[in-house]
Amino acid sequence: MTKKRESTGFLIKQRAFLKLYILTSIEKERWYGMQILDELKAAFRPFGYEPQHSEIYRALHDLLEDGILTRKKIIEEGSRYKEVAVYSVKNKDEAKAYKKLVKADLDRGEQLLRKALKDNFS
Amino acid sequence: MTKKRESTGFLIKQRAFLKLYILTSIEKERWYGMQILDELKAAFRPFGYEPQHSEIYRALHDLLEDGILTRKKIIEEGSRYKEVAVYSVKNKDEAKAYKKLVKADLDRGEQLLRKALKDNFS
DNA sequence: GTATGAACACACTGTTCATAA
DNA sequence: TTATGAACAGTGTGTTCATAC
Repeated sequence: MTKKRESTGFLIKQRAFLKLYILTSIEKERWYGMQILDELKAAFRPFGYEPQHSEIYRALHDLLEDGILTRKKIIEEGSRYKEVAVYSVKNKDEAKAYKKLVKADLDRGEQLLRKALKDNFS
Repeated sequence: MTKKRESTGFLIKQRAFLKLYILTSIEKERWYGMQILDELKAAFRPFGYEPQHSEIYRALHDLLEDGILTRKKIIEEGSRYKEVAVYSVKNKDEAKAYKKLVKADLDRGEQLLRKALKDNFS
């Protein structure tokens, strides 16, 4: 019954990490890919991490396939440029369940890194 | 002058993580692959992470290529089974420099995970 | 130029196979 | 069996290309 496992045992995958952020963004307001990308790039630049646009889209498509999000193509009035793909949460329960899963992996990863710092630098 | 980059911007790679642990193990006493593997497996099992033997060997070989470790093949008296490859630190300065580099990546990763927990669960 | 997406290519790592004692 | 290693295979992700405004 397990779908694709999100964790290989070591640290969380970038994909899952981004899916989590995307879910949180979309829960707040209706957003589309580029917008989220710019947000995240800005947020993580100070940490030396800059997600690529293709990863964002792959994450978005994953969430579609998972049945967690739905997509509508819309001609935004404000934005001068054509169609954007606007996402919203389709299945709140699944979204919540997924986030819970990712949280566990984040917690685990934090412990792993902490342990490594302790074991090797003290 | 930068060799293969150890970090792709996101979290630290398993390889670098293991190389760090290997260096620390070898600094303490003369050890060989399987021994380190068993150690690490035991240490990380509670965290749901179990490194594979091939990754350990790859990490060891990397450290050889980096010029940080040297290897001698030895017939251990105690161990009933033939040759083992025993490693020791060849270049202490490079070892130190490498560990410093990895530490930075661990710190960064911890911040990233912390931020994700904060941003998405609070 | 902005926005979305797919294709391609490579890097990372897990699984399997090989060899030796 | 223990130990080391290489080969193979799958997956994840960065880079590039394609399309539409």
